[in-house]
Amino acid sequence: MKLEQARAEFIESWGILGTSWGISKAMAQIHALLVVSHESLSAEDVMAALKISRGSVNMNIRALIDWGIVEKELRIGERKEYFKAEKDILELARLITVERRKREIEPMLTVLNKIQNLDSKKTVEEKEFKKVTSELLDFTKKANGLMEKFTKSDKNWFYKLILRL
Amino acid sequence: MKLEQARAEFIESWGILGTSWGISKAMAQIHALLVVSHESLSAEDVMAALKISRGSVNMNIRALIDWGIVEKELRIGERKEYFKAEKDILELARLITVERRKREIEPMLTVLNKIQNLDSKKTVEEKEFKKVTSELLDFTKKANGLMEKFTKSDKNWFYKLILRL
DNA sequence: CAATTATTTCAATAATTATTGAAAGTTAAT
DNA sequence: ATTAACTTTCAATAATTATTGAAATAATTG
Repeated sequence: MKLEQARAEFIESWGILGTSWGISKAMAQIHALLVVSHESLSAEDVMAALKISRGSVNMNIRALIDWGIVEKELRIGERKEYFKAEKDILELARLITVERRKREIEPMLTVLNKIQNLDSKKTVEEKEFKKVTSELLDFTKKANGLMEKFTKSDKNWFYKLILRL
Repeated sequence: MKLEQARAEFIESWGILGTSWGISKAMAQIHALLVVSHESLSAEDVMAALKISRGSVNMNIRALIDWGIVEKELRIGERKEYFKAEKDILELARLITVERRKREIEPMLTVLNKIQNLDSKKTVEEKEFKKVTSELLDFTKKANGLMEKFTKSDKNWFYKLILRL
């Protein structure tokens, strides 16, 4: 298989995977492109490689920077900005976990906690509702703890964990 | 807090969470409704409770059944079909993990494996591309293994794991 | 088997989300 | 201070995805 083809397949499937995780195709593809690029790329490079507009490249790269998985690189003597992605997969997983925990787990915990104020003394419905939601709260807390552990531990924690199982 | 309000908040936030996981709002809300409902509901009940059309209820419930997290319930002496959701949160997590592994991890593994056929003897680009993708393959395999373990193990494996950490 | 009741389908439509591109903004060199 | 090089913004537009609702299909009953 040739490099260009392999690269194209990777970018394509990373894009598809992105969309089923609530990430736009362009964002996921830009990220994939940066991950597999040996050198950092300018906005123009990304536009040319993926055939997307300047605006979209700019917005999506900013989002990726916001997620902490892409960085600007300034080259001395050059005005243009270049971008590069985190290439260490474990570190990438860590950064993504940090973000998703913040954006998804925390709001869910807030709602579940709030819901626990339901006065469930009376009906069967109330009791069952409380039972289900408090189980979910418990599970969410545990998942949250696990994610926190993963994001705060040393680089090889995940692999060590795998080995232990 | 009152039951109706708590229930509405839960359904709402479950819906929002769903959309950031690539699941449609209606689908996630129907699921949430079934999870917090004491009794199983008919299509009509769901339509009335969430104000969505018959067609959408039908399609989304079928998708939920397809995911294995909602079941039909036939009541003797009644023509109508009733639906109920899996309420055990661990079991729910297990079923969702099974599906996502099948739909997302496996296609990714296929592509990453295929890409490994790249002949990376020559350029730096080829070598680096291979390095990144093979690391990703390795990570994905390990995550896949972990998910498989989770979905195949006994009910308390997850909690036992948490305790051990 | 005709009437009734419920379910499914799917083309049309609505809603949402992503992308474009031209204009405004910024920065740095001359 | 003007120009040139590049970046950012955002209203308009396109693309995608979800939802509707009416009609077709299927199932049940008298």
